Amino acid sequence: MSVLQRNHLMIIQEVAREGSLTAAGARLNLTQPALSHAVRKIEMQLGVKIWRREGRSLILTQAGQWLLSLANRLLPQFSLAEERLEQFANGERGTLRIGMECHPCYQWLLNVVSPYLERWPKVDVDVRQKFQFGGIGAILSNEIDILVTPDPLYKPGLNFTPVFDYELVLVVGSGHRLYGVDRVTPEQLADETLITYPVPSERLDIYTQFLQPAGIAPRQQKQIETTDIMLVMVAHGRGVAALPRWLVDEYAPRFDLHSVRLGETGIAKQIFLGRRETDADVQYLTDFIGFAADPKD
Amino acid sequence: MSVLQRNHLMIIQEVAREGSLTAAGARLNLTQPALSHAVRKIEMQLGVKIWRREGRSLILTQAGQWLLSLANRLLPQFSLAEERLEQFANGERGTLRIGMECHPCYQWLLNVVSPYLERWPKVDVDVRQKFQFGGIGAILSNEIDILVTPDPLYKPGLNFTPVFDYELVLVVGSGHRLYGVDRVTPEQLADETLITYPVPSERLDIYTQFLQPAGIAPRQQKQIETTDIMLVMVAHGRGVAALPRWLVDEYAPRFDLHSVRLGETGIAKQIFLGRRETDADVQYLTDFIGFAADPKD
DNA sequence: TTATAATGATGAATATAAATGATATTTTTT
DNA sequence: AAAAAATATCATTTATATTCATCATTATAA
Repeated sequence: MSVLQRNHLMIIQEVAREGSLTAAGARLNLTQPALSHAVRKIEMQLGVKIWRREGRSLILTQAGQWLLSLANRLLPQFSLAEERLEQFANGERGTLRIGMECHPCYQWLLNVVSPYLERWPKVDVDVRQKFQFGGIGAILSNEIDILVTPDPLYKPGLNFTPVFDYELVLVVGSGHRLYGVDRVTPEQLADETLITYPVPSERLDIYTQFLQPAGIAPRQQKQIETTDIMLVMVAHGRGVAALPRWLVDEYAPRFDLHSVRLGETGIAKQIFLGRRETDADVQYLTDFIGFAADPKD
Repeated sequence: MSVLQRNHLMIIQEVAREGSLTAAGARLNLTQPALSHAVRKIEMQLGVKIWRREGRSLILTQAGQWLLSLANRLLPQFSLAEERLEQFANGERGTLRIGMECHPCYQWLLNVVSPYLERWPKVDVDVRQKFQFGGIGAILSNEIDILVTPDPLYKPGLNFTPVFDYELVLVVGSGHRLYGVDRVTPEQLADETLITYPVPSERLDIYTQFLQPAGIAPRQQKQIETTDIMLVMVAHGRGVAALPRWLVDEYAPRFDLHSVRLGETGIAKQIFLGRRETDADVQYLTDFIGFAADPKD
């Protein structure tokens, strides 16, 4: 079927470069008879004269010259491919597909990804946020490689690592009646407008861990995609929101915001990174978790 | 050394397309065990996981996907190369390098080359006119494939075919004193200005076969490269020239020229095409000589 | 020119790699 | 649970490459 092989191109190229079978053989780690046979067989199989023998030197025919230019074009691509494969093998190259099940973590993620990209110049990072069968489904079906989530679901084949703790607090703007207050009860939110990310309320801790146990619902709920806008809204008194304390602290100097503890003890949260156990030996993946657990900046 | 082979790419591509080893095997004319082995060996040699086994189907890993895109890029080039080689083998493709040792023949050559290019769409024609070691040297050293010459030099390894006969005549313009004359003697040219191509006089038949035998030299000699200009000069009475009769006939309607026989019997010439005997089986080359000997237009 | 060193060609022997058939194992379907 | 379909594995055969030893040819130097 297919007769033209990579070796053939290598032989054509090397013989042309060195001008002799013996020299070309040395470079290809072959003996001279091996090349002599190979050369004959190539011509036989391709059905074309590739070399003209003048004295004891081989000179390319037209077909041979054409093949040489082909070789010069294709062979570097093979070499490059092998380099790349080695990088894949060493876990130096790949795409790290991160799935996010934690909206405010986006901010935090950026701080981890930046130094990571420096460290792994050949690794690309891709962040995804929507999964048909949930984050766990996405990681099990190989849709993503790492899952950032506050809800580890211990399943065989999966592996979760806690990367940071934070407290979920209520954010209020400067003109708000709760501004300056230390802690808040569920009842105090009954008359508020609550701003949240656009996800079902059973995935929002402010509901599951604070309001619902007390049987309270806020007067109104607004859904906003991005954290920045959400905080601008809060700063201008259009509502209150539940966010990580570190996030509020980060924005406070710009927007004049205030954090209020939710209940007596506050709501403590933890973020986990999940990955497949089969990826245990993928360097760039393991290393990402290292970066996440212990940020370098 | 080099592990990534064309087969490997073919297997990766075919397995990805068919989704099963059995089906891919059928398309590659291999049995299923052969592929099963091959697949394992490829991964082993490359040192990278290329497929993930889910149930009994093989799914490409990142490295595998990368290899697949490589395969899609490189494999067509191999196929194309093999097509081209077949054309080389069948003598359908190549460059026909024609060497010219006969200035006025350029006109004639164009009439042969046009239909020839139609017939052999994949053959390129290249015409050369200057050779360091003469036309014979050029053809022997593979610098050209066909030599157009009035002087066949029978050498072992070379093969000459006469392609057309013509008479070398003297051309004069309408106001010239020889206009309308039937034949001319060498003595009658002693007072003329002779226009020739810029080559040594020993390569001009008007000298070697007409003037020198009679010990005559023209009053003046002018050298001009192109036939058109030469004839314009002749038409305007700036001199006379020795050219093939058919060439003069071709220009006569435009320039009002007259041909005069050189001597009693005229100078008969013949043009030959020379080629190497080793090229006897190169179809497109043999065919060119056919076209030249028996023009189709 | 002749001797000499270097190179290519050739054939038999060997080593390596690839493909096969039979069969076991796994996964999917019913 | 049984049947069907696919893959994996093994021993064997077949095909392909490589080498060694040797000869023939060609270039180089004496």
